[in-house]
Amino acid sequence: MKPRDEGKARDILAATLKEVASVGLAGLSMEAVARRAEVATGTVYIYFKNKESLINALYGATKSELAGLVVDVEGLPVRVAFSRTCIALLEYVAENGDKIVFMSQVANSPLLSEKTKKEGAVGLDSLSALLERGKRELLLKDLETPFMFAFLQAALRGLAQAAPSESRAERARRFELIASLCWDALKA
Amino acid sequence: MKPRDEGKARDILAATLKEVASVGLAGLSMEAVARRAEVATGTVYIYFKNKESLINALYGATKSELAGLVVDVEGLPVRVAFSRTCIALLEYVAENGDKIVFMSQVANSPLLSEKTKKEGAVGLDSLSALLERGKRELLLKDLETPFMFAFLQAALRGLAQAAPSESRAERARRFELIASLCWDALKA
Amino acid sequence: MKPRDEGKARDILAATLKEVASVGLAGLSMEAVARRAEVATGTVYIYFKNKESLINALYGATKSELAGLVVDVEGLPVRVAFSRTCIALLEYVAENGDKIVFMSQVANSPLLSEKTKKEGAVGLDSLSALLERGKRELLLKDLETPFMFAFLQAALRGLAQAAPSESRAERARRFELIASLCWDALKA
Amino acid sequence: MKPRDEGKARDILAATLKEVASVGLAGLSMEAVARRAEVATGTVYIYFKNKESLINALYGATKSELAGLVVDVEGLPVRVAFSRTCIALLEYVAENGDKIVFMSQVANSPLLSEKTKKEGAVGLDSLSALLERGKRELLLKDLETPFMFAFLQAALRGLAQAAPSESRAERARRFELIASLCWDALKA
DNA sequence: CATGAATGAGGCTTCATTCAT
DNA sequence: CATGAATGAAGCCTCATTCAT
Repeated sequence: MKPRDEGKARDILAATLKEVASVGLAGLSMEAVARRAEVATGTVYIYFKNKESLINALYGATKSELAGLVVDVEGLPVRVAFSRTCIALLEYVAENGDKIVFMSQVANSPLLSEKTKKEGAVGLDSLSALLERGKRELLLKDLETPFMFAFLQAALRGLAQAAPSESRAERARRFELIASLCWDALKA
Repeated sequence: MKPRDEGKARDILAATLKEVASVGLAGLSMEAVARRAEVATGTVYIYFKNKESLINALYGATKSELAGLVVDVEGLPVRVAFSRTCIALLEYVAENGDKIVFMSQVANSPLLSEKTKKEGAVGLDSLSALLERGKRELLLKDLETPFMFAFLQAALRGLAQAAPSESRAERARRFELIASLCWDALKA
Repeated sequence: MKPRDEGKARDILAATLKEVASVGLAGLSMEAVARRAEVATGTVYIYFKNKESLINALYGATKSELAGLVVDVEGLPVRVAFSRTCIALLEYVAENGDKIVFMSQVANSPLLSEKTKKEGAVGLDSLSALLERGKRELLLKDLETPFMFAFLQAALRGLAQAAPSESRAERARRFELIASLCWDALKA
Repeated sequence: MKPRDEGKARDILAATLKEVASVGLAGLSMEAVARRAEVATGTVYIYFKNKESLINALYGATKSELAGLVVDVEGLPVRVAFSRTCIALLEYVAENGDKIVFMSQVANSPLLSEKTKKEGAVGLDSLSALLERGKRELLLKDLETPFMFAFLQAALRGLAQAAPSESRAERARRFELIASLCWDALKA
């Protein structure tokens, strides 16, 4: 008996990501996914019930990854935690452009079940916690947290795209800039 | 290929928009567009060469609409023009959710020709002009314009979504808030 | 505009019949049906929503045809009407072997919706009427009508198959024989 | 290809029967058979070469079973032997509805090899013998034996289906009735 | 022998596009 | 111009069969 190779599931998810990046969600075909993952068409259906399932699984996995990037060590000053989180997120977004494209394509698509959409949102509450700490310490404007949250998400997503020629150092400086720009927007 | 009945072309574009909003770009079918526009399938092909054409036409039209919203009357102080533009954009985004969904769905899709993508970008240079005026007057941070541009676009798009229960007045206040938040982010 | 050609629907039904006769219900493919009907695959779906629909439509049409064969002229003696009906049914069964094969294949298949099964049964009540008249006139055994009905259906279906070499006259004689055999079975 | 564990082969045949009863021959899948038999997919292929093999084996086994039901003790009067055989067959059909459904589904399917079809027919000659004895003793009509045979088969198959609410006693009476009805049909 | 993951051909169905009316 | 029936390629998914363990 050949045991179910969980590496294969990852291969398929990775292939899906690349496919969406290259042909868009609208152009995604299970056959292309299989081909890119170097498995037979039917194999995809061993690991994922159907196309919708595959999309949702990838969405969920990516959301979780994002949630892991937030920095909120209690001992750290808000300003520092905030800045580090921004930079971590920017780095992630910059280095995982495919995932971001995928997320934004999927977000407004009926292929994403309501259930998955809900679950995902939960993941990021440590960022909420950080923002609330900032408000309590009167460092941040007294705005509703989800509102600030949305602002950050939008700003970071939009700004991460690097000029492809940019050097490591340039990029680091740019990210610092963005982080302070976001801080300026939200600070009291 | 833009025959007499210009109203029918508009109907078809409008139908396309609603379809994408309801089933996503991935689920868009010419038949559904035709049905929603209350014309025969073949009729769509009289006004638009093919599916790609239809998508590109809608994309172009929407981009143009957006460009028309920027306020940069020479005589107006930067701060005021900036604020008014932000609010105009927010209002547009809030009231044309379908169009925004459409734009973001289409942006990463191979259905959108490179040519159309380029053209679209041109539209918004009066906003660039405004930002540059701000920098010259030392009111804004000395950042690259496309960078500021990206920031604004992302922030506004992400923040426009209203809580559906929100009153007219509440929304107006919220939009003022966002505008000043953006100003804080960019101001020197 | 090309009007919907109802002859085409008949062609498709006929093709379905022949396919089931030649490869069985289990081997029936929509592609083969289309090929035999000399239309494109997609065309079948203009006239029938899907495979199940096609099967059900054919089942319904055939049931109706069968119902039309029953002879029960009020003025006719029961014995005569009975005999004529038997012979008409036998002739039909003999000459429409494909349809009978189809009906029996479909009868125990989940492809046949309960709704269609019900409807079909209604069609044959003129035969029920005839049998009940026979009972009232004390010519037939006092058995429940559905029971007699089932008996006839089974006997006729099983007996119609001709030896392929049989002449017209031989067949006529054989059918008379079967009819009287059935009468013997049911007569008081 | 009939290895040690004969019980497993029987399990698989039984599972096949139930599957056909529940989803029809058209819907039969080897995977479902394996699941119902509680073995792995591959195991089915140890006991049966392929799907066709499995079907044919089940068909053959069932035909043999049927042949074993005929009663023709030389010393018994024809009328009694006939009646007992009818009742035995009816009971079998009533209690093995699944098998009957299976036989009729399979009979017109290309999955059944011609070879198997032939073999099966041989099995029932003790019934033929009984009928011929009846004709020699001038108790039965002088009809061709295969003809009478077909009549009986059809009538019994069609009539066995019990009303599900029927009591043991009611059913026994009904079967007596059918047997005498068949006798009336065939008697001289 | 037994397992069930893997394969890929093939079936059902949809849909962009064409064309006869 | 408008229509919608017709086409057939292509996509999703199933399933008979094989094979590594």
